[in-house]
Amino acid sequence: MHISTKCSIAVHCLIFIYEYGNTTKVTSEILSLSTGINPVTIRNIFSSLKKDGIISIKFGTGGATLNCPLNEITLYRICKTIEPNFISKLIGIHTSPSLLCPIGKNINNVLDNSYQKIKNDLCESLRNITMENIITDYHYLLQNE
Amino acid sequence: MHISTKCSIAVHCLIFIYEYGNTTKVTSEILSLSTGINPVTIRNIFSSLKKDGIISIKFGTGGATLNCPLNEITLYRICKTIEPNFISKLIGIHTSPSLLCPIGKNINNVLDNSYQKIKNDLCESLRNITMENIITDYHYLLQNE
DNA sequence: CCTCCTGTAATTTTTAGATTTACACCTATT
DNA sequence: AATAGGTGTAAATCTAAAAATTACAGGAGG
Repeated sequence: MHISTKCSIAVHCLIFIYEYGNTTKVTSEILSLSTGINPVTIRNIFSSLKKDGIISIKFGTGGATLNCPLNEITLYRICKTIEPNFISKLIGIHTSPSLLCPIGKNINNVLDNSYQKIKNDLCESLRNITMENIITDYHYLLQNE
Repeated sequence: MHISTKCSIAVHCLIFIYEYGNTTKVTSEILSLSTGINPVTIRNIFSSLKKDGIISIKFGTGGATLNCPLNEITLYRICKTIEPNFISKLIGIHTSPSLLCPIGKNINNVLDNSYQKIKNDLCESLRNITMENIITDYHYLLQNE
């Protein structure tokens, strides 16, 4: 129940594709070396990103390319694509309160009201950050190294 | 890495104390029945809430009472009290990127910038909801049952 | 002094993530 | 048409975090 490391891995890979995609064949093997993550995990993430049209992958021969302008790739979109119901996993609710207790019977609905607000706020927050922002940050860091 | 069920358990217990604390001795055993959660877990949560001054517990003989006005108990405070660094666990980052790769070397800093914004937004969001709001919601639900 | 409760440590169970293994299938190259 | 280097996915295993359980020392009040 959290925003998983898969999201950070995806961002890492997208930066890599943006930076090196023109000059290099970006395979799951290369990204595995760069991220320190198993190539199968990379491929699974890519499978989702591909379905959403964020990247395309040359079948057979291999290699990923960006398929979409950077400013259309928000963190929300990435998270949602990788883990469609990530938002419902964000905040846990205890699952078996007593239905004999007035509070137990209503706790789910009570919390739902507040938690929904929090979830909406978070989504908004995630929508405000795009790969364009992130790559700008990256270039800034590179210059000041 | 998430906002754990401990938070929802704490809220449940606080409602219980508010509603029944005057007329009943609220023990971890009773709350265990109402929440469906192990009494030891309840006691652990209470241990934190007590340190933060949200509740007090009669030693020896038992029973929890509220120690603080409802509108001063925000969800942020509850989460923070129960799990002091919950916020840093909210968003995962892959831990062993290659330092030989310019992206791998910088990914942590790059993400930090964006993730920090998201975390701040979330805290703000959690601060906006108080036990007062939640109890109002609860009473509203009770009426319309 | 006995009963009901808290506080907390230690262990075990459960669950979710992540990794690994395995293999079918695709395509460019020679 | 054979092969080398990719992808796509399923299944099994490993790992780590969360939760439950067990256990027990100690306080307060009848």
